[in-house]
Amino acid sequence: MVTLEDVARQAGVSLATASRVLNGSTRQVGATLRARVEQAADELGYRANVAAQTLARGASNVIGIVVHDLTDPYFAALADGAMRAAATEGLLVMVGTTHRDPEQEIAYVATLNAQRVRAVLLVGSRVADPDVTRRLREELARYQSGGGRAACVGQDLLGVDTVAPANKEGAAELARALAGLGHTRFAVLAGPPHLVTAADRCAGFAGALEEMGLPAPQVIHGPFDRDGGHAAAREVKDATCVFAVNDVMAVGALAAYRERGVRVPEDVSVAGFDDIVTLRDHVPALTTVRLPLKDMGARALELALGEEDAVVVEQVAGEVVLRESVRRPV
Amino acid sequence: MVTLEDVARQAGVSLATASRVLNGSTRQVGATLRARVEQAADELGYRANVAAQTLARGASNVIGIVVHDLTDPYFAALADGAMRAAATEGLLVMVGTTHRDPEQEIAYVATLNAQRVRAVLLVGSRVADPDVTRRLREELARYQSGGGRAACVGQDLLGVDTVAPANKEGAAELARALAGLGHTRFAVLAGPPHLVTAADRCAGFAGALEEMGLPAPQVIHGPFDRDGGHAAAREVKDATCVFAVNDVMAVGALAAYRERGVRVPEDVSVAGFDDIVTLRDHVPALTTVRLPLKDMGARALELALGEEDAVVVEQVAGEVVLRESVRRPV
DNA sequence: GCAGACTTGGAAACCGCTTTCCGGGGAGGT
DNA sequence: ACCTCCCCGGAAAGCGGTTTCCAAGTCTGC
Repeated sequence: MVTLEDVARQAGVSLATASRVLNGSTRQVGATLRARVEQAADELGYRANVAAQTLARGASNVIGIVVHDLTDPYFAALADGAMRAAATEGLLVMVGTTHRDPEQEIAYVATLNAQRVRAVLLVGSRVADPDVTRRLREELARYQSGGGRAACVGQDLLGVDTVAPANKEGAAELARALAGLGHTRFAVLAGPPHLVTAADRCAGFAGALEEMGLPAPQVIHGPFDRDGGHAAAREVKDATCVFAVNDVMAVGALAAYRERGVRVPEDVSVAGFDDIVTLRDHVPALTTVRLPLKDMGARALELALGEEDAVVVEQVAGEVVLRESVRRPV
Repeated sequence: MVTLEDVARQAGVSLATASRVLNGSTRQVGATLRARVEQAADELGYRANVAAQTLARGASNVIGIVVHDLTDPYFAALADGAMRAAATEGLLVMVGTTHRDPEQEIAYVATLNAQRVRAVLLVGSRVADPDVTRRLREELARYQSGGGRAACVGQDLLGVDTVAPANKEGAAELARALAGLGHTRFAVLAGPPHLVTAADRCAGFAGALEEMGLPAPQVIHGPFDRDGGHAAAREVKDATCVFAVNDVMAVGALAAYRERGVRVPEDVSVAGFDDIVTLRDHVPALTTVRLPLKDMGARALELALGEEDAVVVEQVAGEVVLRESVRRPV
């Protein structure tokens, strides 16, 4: 491997000069030497050793993003937004996937801390487990006490900058829209009870129904993914409208209905949450609550990198999008 | 930030001993001192500085993956496969997205080289541009000459270990299957001409038709994404069967037909390529060629990490999956 | 033509950790 | 008892850069 020293020797200058020429410094270097160094570096194919730079400078140019599952388009969109923002700042990205294991999430924060990354982004719903939350907070605090920056997309549970989708409000608005169509008997495919995002959406939906004086929905728990929606849909008793707490579950539910010959929206209405782009061509088109996922990812990075001392929590509103998967009940 | 030295001092041992206890070494440390060091590290909340370790050890534990677009489920699946494999090896992953800019790809290889990552994975179709290919090869060679390992998913153009989907053969087999249904007039939504993956699939398909003595398909070029498929579908003249060179384009085409009131498969058959999982609930279900994307990603990492000196190219066969988006022509 | 302010190049300390090389002490063999 | 041999702890030399501190010019203004 070619080192700076090799370059300096070849150019006949000192290490200091070579460093100043090649790896950005406030100090100027004369044109002659500068040219000599650049030529030498080019001839030798020099590539700076970032580990050494990080060590010497005490700061790296990489950020870490922790998501649950990259193949879930929800996380992919969020991660993509954050990565684009990172790229414009000249930052590299390390991505970790937890596959929904909170322990993994904690472990990743420790690892990213060891990497001395500039910032870490925790993307995805928190779980309602005080012990896990406490340990994650501890690990984050340790990271931050060493100068690390952190932000989170999801719930404001960690004491760090947060981009928080308005899950409750979005779900409530959706409930009002669906009730407005004339539905009165609802079911909620609610996902796992301990997932805060799922719980919030379910609660927001049910709360709005209650406010409107409508009967409480049938709540069916299950996994937060396509198969979870598929399975849960089969347990729906006699609702005219089914709300799945995210789009992929809704798609699973639609598949389940299709298999059973139940027509959507003629026989039952189905709505989701998130407005996943990949699903926009689904038939029937999914009624949902749109979240600006890419922007949220980018915003989270901004917050993490921001100089603010105060912890800022940014609510992001969702927008109800009515599409053909719902209609007024017959 | 707590350093090893702090820990060593607190435990009353030397730096060497603390290092041996905390950061894996072949050498043993006595139980007493070991316990003292561990306690000190725990009390102080020590986290090793990976940059320093990387520098001292001369080897890092991160790998780099370069993909075109994480929000494309094709790349997400590939990346996920590679990341899972990396996790089992205890490796961290840096992900870079090029958004289909070949220059970005080259730049990423340089950057990952600077990071001295253990291996880099180039995921995605090569472009048929000799200049770009040459420069990418140069950058890769430079990286490898410094001990770096590399592998690629796509075409064998870079002189590195490669996992190569059998695009031509898969498309040919698909063509034979569709012809077997009785179709004779085909169109190919062929993607960009310079994208090798797209070109191979198109060529494989057309080649098989020719072998069977069928008329050449109408070939329509355009972007490699959903909107590209959507736009291209509108230019199809009078085919009974349309082959989109990937699934997301096929979905775009299906959407275009739906908008125009053309029924699939009654009026026209549509097939794609890749068998993207996220689309499995699409209506009508998409006929396609299944590629084991996750396995391919994992395999690419294995190849990169493998000790073999010889460059190995592994063909991965696709499997034709007939679903309801095609049927015999009327 | 000279004092003083600016530039510019280089020597060397340092970033935090790994690992080689030594040395001291205990165990085992005779 | 004596001598190896082995085990384990510590000192110190890097790993490849960055940056501070000096010293030697180079320019200015008078």
